[in-house]
Amino acid sequence: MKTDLENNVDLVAALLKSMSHPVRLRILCQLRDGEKTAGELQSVIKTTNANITQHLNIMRNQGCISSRKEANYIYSSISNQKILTLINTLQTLFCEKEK
Amino acid sequence: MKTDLENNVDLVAALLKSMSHPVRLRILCQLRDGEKTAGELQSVIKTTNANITQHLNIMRNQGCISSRKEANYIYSSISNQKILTLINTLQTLFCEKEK
DNA sequence: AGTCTATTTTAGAATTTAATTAATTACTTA
DNA sequence: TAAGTAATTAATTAAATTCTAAAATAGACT
Repeated sequence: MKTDLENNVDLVAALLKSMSHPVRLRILCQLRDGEKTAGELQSVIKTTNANITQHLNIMRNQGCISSRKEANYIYSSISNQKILTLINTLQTLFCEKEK
Repeated sequence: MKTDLENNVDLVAALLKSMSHPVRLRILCQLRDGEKTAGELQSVIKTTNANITQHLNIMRNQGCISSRKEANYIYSSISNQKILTLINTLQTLFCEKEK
Protein backbone atom coordinates (compact mmCIF):
# COMPACT_ATOMS: atom_id res chain seq x y z
CA MET A 1 0.00 0.00 0.00
CA LYS A 2 1.13 3.52 -0.72
CA THR A 3 0.61 6.84 0.96
CA ASP A 4 0.39 9.75 -1.36
CA LEU A 5 3.53 11.76 -1.97
CA GLU A 6 1.52 14.74 -0.83
CA ASN A 7 1.58 13.46 2.75
CA ASN A 8 5.35 13.32 2.70
CA VAL A 9 6.34 16.43 0.78
CA ASP A 10 8.35 17.89 3.62
CA LEU A 11 10.49 14.80 4.03
CA VAL A 12 10.93 14.17 0.34
CA ALA A 13 11.66 17.83 -0.38
CA ALA A 14 14.34 17.80 2.33
CA LEU A 15 15.87 14.69 0.84
CA LEU A 16 15.90 16.12 -2.69
CA LYS A 17 17.33 19.36 -1.39
CA SER A 18 20.22 17.51 0.20
CA MET A 19 21.03 16.00 -3.19
CA SER A 20 20.49 19.05 -5.37
CA HIS A 21 23.81 20.77 -5.16
CA PRO A 22 26.41 20.17 -7.88
CA VAL A 23 29.14 19.12 -5.45
CA ARG A 24 26.79 16.82 -3.55
CA LEU A 25 25.40 15.22 -6.68
CA ARG A 26 28.97 14.74 -7.89
CA ILE A 27 29.83 13.03 -4.61
CA LEU A 28 26.83 10.72 -4.95
CA CYS A 29 27.89 9.85 -8.50
CA GLN A 30 31.35 8.93 -7.25
CA LEU A 31 29.93 6.77 -4.49
CA ARG A 32 27.86 4.70 -6.91
CA ASP A 33 30.97 2.57 -7.45
CA GLY A 34 31.41 2.03 -3.73
CA GLU A 35 32.73 3.79 -0.65
CA LYS A 36 35.39 6.46 -0.90
CA THR A 37 37.40 8.63 1.49
CA ALA A 38 37.12 12.41 1.57
CA GLY A 39 40.59 12.54 0.03
CA GLU A 40 39.60 10.33 -2.88
CA LEU A 41 36.53 12.47 -3.46
CA GLN A 42 38.61 15.61 -3.31
CA SER A 43 40.99 14.32 -5.97
CA VAL A 44 38.07 14.10 -8.40
CA ILE A 45 35.90 17.01 -7.28
CA LYS A 46 37.79 20.24 -7.34
CA THR A 47 37.15 21.96 -4.06
CA THR A 48 38.73 22.01 -0.59
CA ASN A 49 38.55 19.02 1.69
CA ALA A 50 36.73 21.12 4.27
CA ASN A 51 34.09 21.78 1.67
CA ILE A 52 33.80 18.09 0.82
CA THR A 53 33.33 17.30 4.49
CA GLN A 54 30.65 19.93 4.85
CA HIS A 55 28.69 18.57 1.93
CA LEU A 56 29.11 15.01 3.20
CA ASN A 57 27.72 16.17 6.56
CA ILE A 58 24.64 17.64 4.92
CA MET A 59 23.90 14.35 3.24
CA ARG A 60 24.79 12.33 6.32
CA ASN A 61 22.36 14.38 8.38
CA GLN A 62 19.71 13.74 5.79
CA GLY A 63 20.43 10.02 5.81
CA CYS A 64 21.74 9.71 2.25
CA ILE A 65 25.22 8.75 3.29
CA SER A 66 26.85 6.50 5.88
CA SER A 67 30.40 6.54 7.13
CA ARG A 68 32.79 4.14 8.73
CA LYS A 69 36.15 4.91 10.17
CA GLU A 70 39.27 2.87 9.57
CA ALA A 71 42.65 4.10 10.78
CA ASN A 72 42.62 7.79 9.93
CA TYR A 73 40.50 7.38 6.87
CA ILE A 74 36.77 7.82 6.84
CA TYR A 75 34.93 5.92 4.18
CA SER A 76 31.63 7.30 3.00
CA SER A 77 29.03 5.40 1.06
CA ILE A 78 25.48 5.69 -0.18
CA SER A 79 23.38 4.61 2.75
CA ASN A 80 20.60 2.70 1.05
CA GLN A 81 19.33 1.19 -2.15
CA LYS A 82 16.59 3.78 -2.57
CA ILE A 83 19.06 6.60 -3.01
CA LEU A 84 20.97 4.53 -5.52
CA THR A 85 17.79 3.77 -7.43
CA LEU A 86 16.92 7.45 -7.49
CA ILE A 87 20.33 8.38 -8.85
CA ASN A 88 20.05 5.74 -11.54
CA THR A 89 16.59 7.02 -12.44
CA LEU A 90 17.97 10.53 -12.82
CA GLN A 91 20.60 9.22 -15.18
CA THR A 92 18.09 7.26 -17.23
CA LEU A 93 15.68 10.16 -17.45
CA PHE A 94 17.98 13.09 -18.00
CA CYS A 95 21.20 11.74 -19.48
CA GLU A 96 19.94 9.65 -22.34
CA LYS A 97 21.72 10.57 -25.55
CA GLU A 98 21.01 9.70 -29.15
CA LYS A 99 23.88 7.78 -30.75
CA MET B 1 23.39 5.38 -25.51
CA LYS B 2 23.83 7.17 -22.21
CA THR B 3 26.13 9.88 -21.02
CA ASP B 4 27.14 9.60 -17.43
CA LEU B 5 25.20 11.59 -14.89
CA GLU B 6 28.53 13.06 -13.90
CA ASN B 7 28.67 15.03 -17.14
CA ASN B 8 25.34 16.62 -16.37
CA VAL B 9 25.46 17.26 -12.65
CA ASP B 10 24.99 20.99 -12.99
CA LEU B 11 21.85 20.67 -15.04
CA VAL B 12 20.38 17.83 -13.03
CA ALA B 13 21.23 19.51 -9.72
CA ALA B 14 19.48 22.68 -10.91
CA LEU B 15 16.44 20.67 -11.88
CA LEU B 16 16.29 18.85 -8.55
CA LYS B 17 16.78 22.10 -6.73
CA SER B 18 13.79 23.63 -8.48
CA MET B 19 11.68 20.72 -7.22
CA SER B 20 13.04 20.45 -3.70
CA HIS B 21 10.98 22.98 -1.85
CA PRO B 22 7.88 21.84 0.03
CA VAL B 23 5.56 24.29 -1.73
CA ARG B 24 6.98 23.46 -5.14
CA LEU B 25 6.78 19.73 -4.59
CA ARG B 26 3.21 20.19 -3.39
CA ILE B 27 2.41 22.08 -6.58
CA LEU B 28 3.91 19.31 -8.68
CA CYS B 29 1.82 16.75 -6.79
CA GLN B 30 -1.31 18.73 -7.52
CA LEU B 31 -0.46 19.00 -11.20
CA ARG B 32 -0.13 15.25 -11.59
CA ASP B 33 -3.90 15.14 -12.11
CA GLY B 34 -3.70 17.78 -14.82
CA GLU B 35 -3.42 21.52 -15.26
CA LYS B 36 -4.57 23.90 -12.56
CA THR B 37 -4.82 27.66 -12.09
CA ALA B 38 -2.88 29.55 -9.46
CA GLY B 39 -6.14 30.05 -7.61
CA GLU B 40 -6.90 26.35 -7.54
CA LEU B 41 -3.40 25.65 -6.28
CA GLN B 42 -3.76 28.30 -3.64
CA SER B 43 -6.97 26.77 -2.33
CA VAL B 44 -5.08 23.56 -1.56
CA ILE B 45 -1.67 24.90 -0.62
CA LYS B 46 -1.92 27.38 2.16
CA THR B 47 0.12 30.39 1.16
CA THR B 48 -0.47 33.65 -0.72
CA ASN B 49 -1.11 33.70 -4.44
CA ALA B 50 1.98 35.86 -4.91
CA ASN B 51 4.00 33.10 -3.32
CA ILE B 52 2.41 30.46 -5.54
CA THR B 53 3.28 32.53 -8.60
CA GLN B 54 6.86 32.94 -7.48
CA HIS B 55 7.30 29.23 -7.01
CA LEU B 56 5.63 28.52 -10.34
CA ASN B 57 8.08 30.94 -11.96
CA ILE B 58 11.05 29.12 -10.50
CA MET B 59 9.83 25.87 -11.98
CA ARG B 60 8.83 27.48 -15.25
CA ASN B 61 12.31 28.95 -15.62
CA GLN B 62 13.75 25.53 -14.97
CA GLY B 63 11.46 23.95 -17.55
CA CYS B 64 9.42 21.78 -15.18
CA ILE B 65 6.20 23.60 -15.81
CA SER B 66 4.34 25.07 -18.77
CA SER B 67 1.53 27.57 -18.80
CA ARG B 68 -1.28 28.56 -21.06
CA LYS B 69 -3.56 31.50 -20.73
CA GLU B 70 -7.31 31.39 -21.14
CA ALA B 71 -9.48 34.38 -20.31
CA ASN B 72 -7.99 35.69 -17.10
CA TYR B 73 -6.93 32.32 -15.85
CA ILE B 74 -3.48 30.87 -16.30
CA TYR B 75 -3.32 27.13 -16.34
CA SER B 76 -0.07 25.50 -15.28
CA SER B 77 0.91 21.95 -15.98
CA ILE B 78 3.85 19.60 -15.74
CA SER B 79 5.80 20.24 -18.89
CA ASN B 80 7.00 16.78 -19.76
CA GLN B 81 6.73 13.10 -19.08
CA LYS B 82 10.18 12.90 -17.50
CA ILE B 83 9.22 15.14 -14.62
CA LEU B 84 6.08 13.09 -14.10
CA THR B 85 8.08 9.88 -14.11
CA LEU B 86 10.48 11.33 -11.58
CA ILE B 87 7.64 12.34 -9.27
CA ASN B 88 6.12 8.90 -9.51
CA THR B 89 9.50 7.35 -8.75
CA LEU B 90 9.78 9.50 -5.64
CA GLN B 91 6.42 8.28 -4.49
CA THR B 92 7.26 4.64 -5.15
CA LEU B 93 10.61 4.89 -3.40
CA PHE B 94 9.81 7.03 -0.41
CA CYS B 95 6.09 6.70 0.26
CA GLU B 96 5.64 2.97 0.32
CA LYS B 97 3.78 1.90 3.44
CA GLU B 98 3.19 -1.49 4.98
CA LYS B 99 -0.51 -2.35 5.13
C1' DA C 1 56.62 12.59 22.88
C1' DG C 2 56.70 14.79 18.42
C1' DT C 3 55.51 14.83 13.60
C1' DC C 4 52.82 13.73 9.68
C1' DT C 5 48.54 12.77 7.34
C1' DA C 6 43.54 12.75 6.86
C1' DT C 7 39.72 14.80 8.19
C1' DT C 8 36.64 17.65 10.74
C1' DT C 9 35.10 21.71 13.03
C1' DT C 10 34.55 26.54 13.64
C1' DA C 11 33.88 31.25 12.48
C1' DG C 12 33.13 34.71 9.16
C1' DA C 13 31.64 37.04 5.08
C1' DA C 14 29.21 36.86 0.79
C1' DT C 15 25.48 35.17 -1.65
C1' DT C 16 21.10 33.19 -2.40
C1' DT C 17 16.54 32.08 -1.17
C1' DA C 18 11.99 32.80 0.64
C1' DA C 19 7.92 35.22 2.47
C1' DT C 20 5.33 39.44 2.97
C1' DT C 21 3.12 43.43 1.39
C1' DA C 22 1.85 46.67 -1.92
C1' DA C 23 1.39 48.03 -6.57
C1' DT C 24 0.44 46.62 -11.31
C1' DT C 25 -1.24 44.15 -15.39
C1' DA C 26 -4.74 41.68 -18.05
C1' DC C 27 -9.07 40.29 -18.85
C1' DT C 28 -14.27 40.17 -18.03
C1' DT C 29 -18.58 42.02 -17.39
C1' DA C 30 -22.03 45.33 -15.91
C1' DT D 1 -15.64 53.12 -19.16
C1' DA D 2 -15.66 51.64 -14.49
C1' DA D 3 -15.54 47.87 -11.26
C1' DG D 4 -14.22 43.28 -10.18
C1' DT D 5 -11.40 39.11 -10.49
C1' DA D 6 -7.05 36.46 -11.36
C1' DA D 7 -2.56 36.67 -11.52
C1' DT D 8 1.97 38.80 -11.73
C1' DT D 9 5.66 41.85 -10.51
C1' DA D 10 8.40 44.59 -7.47
C1' DA D 11 10.49 45.87 -3.21
C1' DT D 12 11.70 44.80 1.29
C1' DT D 13 13.26 42.07 4.90
C1' DA D 14 14.48 37.82 7.25
C1' DA D 15 16.58 33.48 7.00
C1' DA D 16 19.36 29.94 5.09
C1' DT D 17 23.20 28.43 2.26
C1' DT D 18 27.79 28.37 0.65
C1' DC D 19 32.67 29.13 0.51
C1' DT D 20 37.04 30.26 2.55
C1' DA D 21 40.58 30.11 5.83
C1' DA D 22 42.20 28.91 10.22
C1' DA D 23 42.20 25.96 14.19
C1' DA D 24 41.36 21.49 16.16
C1' DT D 25 40.98 16.36 16.35
C1' DA D 26 42.45 11.55 15.66
C1' DG D 27 45.31 8.00 14.39
C1' DA D 28 49.97 6.32 12.35
C1' DC D 29 54.85 6.35 12.42
C1' DT D 30 59.50 7.36 14.03
